[in-house]
Order: sequence, then C-alpha cells, then structure tokens
Amino acid sequence: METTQGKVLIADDEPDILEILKYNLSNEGYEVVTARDGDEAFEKAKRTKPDLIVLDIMMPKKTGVEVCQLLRSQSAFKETMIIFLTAVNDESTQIKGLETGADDYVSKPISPKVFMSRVNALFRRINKAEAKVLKIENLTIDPERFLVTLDNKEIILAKKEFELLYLLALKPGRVFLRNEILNQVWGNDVIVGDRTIDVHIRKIRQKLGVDCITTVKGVGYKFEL
Amino acid sequence: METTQGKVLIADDEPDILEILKYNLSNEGYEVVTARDGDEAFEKAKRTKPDLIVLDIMMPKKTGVEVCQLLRSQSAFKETMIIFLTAVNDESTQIKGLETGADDYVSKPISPKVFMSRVNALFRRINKAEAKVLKIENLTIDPERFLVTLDNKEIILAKKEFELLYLLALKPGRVFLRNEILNQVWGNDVIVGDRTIDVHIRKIRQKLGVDCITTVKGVGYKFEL
DNA sequence: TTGCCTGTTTACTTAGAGTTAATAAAAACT
DNA sequence: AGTTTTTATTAACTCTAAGTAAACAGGCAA
Repeated sequence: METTQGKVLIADDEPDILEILKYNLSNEGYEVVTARDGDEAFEKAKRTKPDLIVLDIMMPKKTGVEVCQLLRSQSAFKETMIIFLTAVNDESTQIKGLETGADDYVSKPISPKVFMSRVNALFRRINKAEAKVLKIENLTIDPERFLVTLDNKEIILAKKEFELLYLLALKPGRVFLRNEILNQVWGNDVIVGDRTIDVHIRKIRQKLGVDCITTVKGVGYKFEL
Repeated sequence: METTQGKVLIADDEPDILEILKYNLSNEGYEVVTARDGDEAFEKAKRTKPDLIVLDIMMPKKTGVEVCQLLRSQSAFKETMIIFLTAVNDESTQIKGLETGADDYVSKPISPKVFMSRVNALFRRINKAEAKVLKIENLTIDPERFLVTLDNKEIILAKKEFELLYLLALKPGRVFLRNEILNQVWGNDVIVGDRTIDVHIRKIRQKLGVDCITTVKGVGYKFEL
C-alpha cells in the first residue's frame, strides 16, 4: 500500500532543525530519513533512494555541496531533487549550490511554512499532476469540464467538493492526512475549522450515493471503489 | 481533443525564473516543458515540438542565441516562436537575438505580467489564423461573417459578445476560467471590472434565448447545448 | 446636434457554496 | 463497564460569487 507522499532525506548537524523539518514533513505525509553529517547523508541516500534530499551546506565530514556533487556524479541520482539549507545569506554560495545541480535553496533561519511550500512545489512538479480525466470503473472525474459521471449519469459537485474528490481519486487507496487535504484543497495559509473537511466529505458521499471514500480513523481519508 | 492553449518550452539555468514562468504559463492553460541548459533545450525542443520556446541568452553548454540558430537551421522549427530572456539590457545582444530569428525578447528582471502578455500576444497572433465556422446542433457561429444562426434565424451579437461566445463554443463542455476569458477576449493588459463578463454572458443568453452557457460557480463558464 | 449602440461600471439582489457550531454516534483507550 | 477521542450528521449562519437592472461614457451615424 502506497501511503506516502514521497521520501525525503534531511541532512543537518543541528538536531533542532532536523526535528522541526521532520515534524512538518511527516505531518504532510512524507516519509522522512535523517542524517547528521555528510558521510551519513551520502550513505543513507544510496541506501534509501529518497525522492528529495535536503542538505545543509555546513556539515561535518562533508559539506552539502560536496555531497551534492558526489550524488550528481552517479546516474542513480540524476533525477533526485536536492534542496540546500544555507546558514549564511551568501549569494555566491547559493549560486554555487545551484550550479552543482540543486533544485532549490532555503536560507536559515528556516520558516517551516516557506520550507514546506518549496518542498510541495518541487513534488508537485515531478508528480506532473496536470489536470487529467480520471476514470475509475464506472466513475469519471473530468476537471476540464468540472464534471463527475457515475454510470454515465452526470453529478454536479461544488468547487471544493470536486477538488477534494479529485485529490483523493488521484491516488486510489492512498490515505490522505487531514493536513495534506487542507494544504492541497484549501491552501497552506487558509485556516478552517476541524469539521469542515468532514462536511465536504459527507456531501460528496451523499451526492455520489456510492461509498467510495473510506475513513481511516485518526489518520485521514482514502478513495476506494 | 486539444485541451491546451499551446506548448511552451522554457530554457533557463535559474530554477526560480523557471518556476515563476512555469507557474504563470500553466495557470493560463499552457503546457510547459523546461530545460536548464542549451543542450537540454535543443534536445527537448526536438522531442516535444513546442509552439513557443523561451530561451535565456546566458546558459551553460549553449547560449540561447546558439540554440536559436541551431533551431532555425532546421525546417521543423521555421514556424516555432522564440522569445529571448536577456539578463543585461544590452542592445547589441538584443539586436543579435532578433536577427537570428527570435520573435521577441524580454529583459530581466522579469515581470510575470509583462511576460505573459507577450506570450499571449504571440499566441493570439497564430491562433487568429484559424477562424473556423462552428456548428453545434442547430447553432452555427461564423467568425468570418460575424454571424450567429439559431434554427436558421440570424442573431446579431455585438463584437465582445460574439468573441466570448465563440471562445466558449470552440470547446464545448470545457470550463473556461474567468481569467482565461479575460485574457482571450479582452487581452491580459486590459483591466476590466468583476461584473463585466457576467453582463456580457447575460446578453448572450438573452439574445440566444437558449440556455447554452452554464456557470460553474467559483470556477468559470462553459458552453453546452 | 440628437439618438442609438456598445462596452463598462455601479449598486443592489440573490443564490448557494463554504463554514461553523452543536449534537449524536462510533471507535479507541483505561 | 466508563471515559476520552475522533468522526458523522445536522441545521444555522456567513459571506462570496454571480445575476440583474440601471446608468454612464464613448463612438458613430443620421
């Protein structure tokens, strides 16, 4: 069962930062692996094959830039996304970082919100989740026409309902945490009450008539026909 | 069925610019391909056959100008539109760029609005060529004669009304965001009030008498008979 | 000039999407 | 069992987006 948004390796020698980033990433459904120095980062990268590697530039044993260069020299990591954490707002360092093939850099002090939005942006890019018509058995979800069809019968959903259903149906079987749903459908900055998602889920269930959204108590929701 | 506004290849070595441009382009319905250096740009251009190529002049491996010359030497890219991104406001570079056959150049720092207006301007130019008569059931829309017929009865629409109806009817069922409508019918640089589109929609509905335009609240409008 | 048409804005109304709050039900935990 | 936590289900409320009518400015023709 694929339950994760993606695998992320964080390498930083400061335990506090490691903790904060790990907390935020897990919270949005990412699987997290951590390392405390350059060597460990490189070793764990090879072993766990993460989708994204977050590298602190200043680390013991090997700097982030060195790790990045090592990784990029191996074909297995040509496609892996890399984000640098730069302590100093040192432009030349940043440019050097990006030249070694990093996808983005975040300068400390880190704002978890900013960091997460960068991460999500990168993952959105590789997931190429462009508006595609979804077809699951007798159910079709067409974002272009903003139309849901069940057994060739049209069902009209409101905007939020549609977006929510589309998100879940994008990866049938995968559990979406409530936080993820909030971020994807509402946006990271919007604050809505705890019960709002439930209400929308209910409306979708009601309109579709079929039980295709399963509740995973204490975790979130998943689409299943 | 063609669902995209057009395909755009962006080549720039700065991830930030890539992201911003990609975001804005996707937002307005363009399909986006990206490249980070000259070689990748040329390779992806050949592979994906974009309608428009945005080339940064200063890029690793091959400069934008070199890529442009290479492309223009191939018959397949005689018609492809090319926009240069110039870091410096260097006149001689710009002139050289345009001499190699580029359609436009934008100098950094880039204003997304300006950039998009240039892109849309170029696309509008090539799209205007295909003014086809639309026939949907008992309704015909003839852009040449500027005439709408319903059950063989002529209906006189004003210019904006006609353009709006034509846009929607071009892809029946497809939802057009208000932004898209504004860009296509009015142009991106024009600023009109929030209710302007509604008023025109209303007039069309009134004149046609048939309910062929559906509103998707919070999203946009779509044509449907 | 007048008058008509188009395109736009303004102001008001309306519908209904989205949210909340309150209560009930269902798991999970002791 | 009882207690706590989490979700379901409503109904009520809020507030935004779209509908509508009227008015206004500019253009063009008679």
